Amino acid sequence: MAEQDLLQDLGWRGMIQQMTAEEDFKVHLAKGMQVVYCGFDPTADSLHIGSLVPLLALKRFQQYGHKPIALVGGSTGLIGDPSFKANERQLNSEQVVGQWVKSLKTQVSQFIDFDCGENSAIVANNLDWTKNVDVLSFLRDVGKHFSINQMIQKESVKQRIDRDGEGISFTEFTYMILQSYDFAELNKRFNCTVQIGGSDQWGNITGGIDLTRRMNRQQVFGMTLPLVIKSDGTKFGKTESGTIWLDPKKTSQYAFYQFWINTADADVYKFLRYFTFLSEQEIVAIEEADKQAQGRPSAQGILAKEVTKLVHGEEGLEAAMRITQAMFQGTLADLGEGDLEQLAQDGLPASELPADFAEKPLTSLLAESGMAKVGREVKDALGRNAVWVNGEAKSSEDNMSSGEIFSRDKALYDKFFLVKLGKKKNHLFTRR
RNA sequence: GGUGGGGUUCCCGAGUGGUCAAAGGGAUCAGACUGUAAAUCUGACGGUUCGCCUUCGAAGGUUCAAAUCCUUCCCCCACCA
Repeated sequence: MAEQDLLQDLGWRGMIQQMTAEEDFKVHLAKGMQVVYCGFDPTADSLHIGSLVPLLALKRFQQYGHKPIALVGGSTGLIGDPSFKANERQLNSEQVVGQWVKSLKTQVSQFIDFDCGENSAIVANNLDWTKNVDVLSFLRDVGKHFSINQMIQKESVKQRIDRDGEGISFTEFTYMILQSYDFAELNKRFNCTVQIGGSDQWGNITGGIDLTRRMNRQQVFGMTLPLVIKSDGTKFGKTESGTIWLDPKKTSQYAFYQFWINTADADVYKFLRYFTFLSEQEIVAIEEADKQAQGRPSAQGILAKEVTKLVHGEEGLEAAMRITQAMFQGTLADLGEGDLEQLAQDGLPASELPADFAEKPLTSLLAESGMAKVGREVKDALGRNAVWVNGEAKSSEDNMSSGEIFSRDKALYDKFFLVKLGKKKNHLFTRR
């Protein structure tokens, strides 16, 4: 692929928010392989889909022949990025952050190629070069290059400084300096000349560019990616049941797939551009076809497939689709014993019936399993015949007859009960 | 430090002794319509095994009865110093 195409590719996808020295940057990328980095701070034991955009951007750079560095913020994670955050953050212990760094390293590594010759990816940890820096040299060698006057002008910390009742600690204020130092250090170590990040990182990125120029006398570049906005104004990546994580232990492949399949029509073509590697022509063709066709658009299905495959691989996708098939298209009769066992493994919410299930009303039983937040929701659903156990609709009168409903002879293969609440919630109960 | 205004259920916000589990809106959940959409309409919305149990910043008090009155304390906001 021609070097020129990278920015064009990112451009039509709508993935360029801002960049520094546009013309110079273009020329720079066209010169040949460049080293590009993006940082990921450990704020939890897994990344969530919000990190997918920069992660995939690194992959795109690699596709076009550049060398990606995924930087895991072992040290910056200890400090906390104040950018556009309304409140001071709670510090996490070194041990916890250390653990998170490990998880993130493995996670990030799935997305980029470490074995493709010259532009193989690198994973780095900024703790490696910050843990042994002593305060005095840091203040003299690095701190001297920063002007407080400039730092407090940055939009990202302004609200914390201006706003009454909120402040910013010296610790968080220093975050920008640490991240800037990373860029300078990566520049020195790996000749890294490009940093990318979310649009909230603009302040930190330009800080790094300035520092690298001052410390290393090198011109480096920065680019930010747009924040993912949903058409209805709600926050991307969060559902009522929580954050969508990349770790299948935290968000099953099935739940992950379902998240994408439920994408609003107004967002789905944009998301295809952001989150898949489909070409412009392909995406336009999908959009056109959906416009012509009646009924359900095909885009959500394609998006869900592509992204699930990207994050969870071919097997994860198959697992997710297996459950989706069974829950939304198939009939229970089609499922064999092995299939039911498999569903639980594939990520269908499942649990064992408690020993005293017969004494409990359905309301508490289903609420405790996590199907509903409170018993009231189950009751409401029962009142509308929206609860099915093994395909049989239950009503309010059945609330107190758990013993009968989950009796051995009603079970599939002597132990399974597939409970459906409403259209979208399924749970597999097993009985010993 | 002074003066004034506030803290109400997930969020915003009404409520100034019983008719208050507390108006209205948002969010959420379920139903209808659909496409596992959107919009719209309907219902639910502190918990409950429907007997009750627990809420209105906190703790005490007055009263048959308190979100509402009194006392102390904590927190927030505005203006002044």
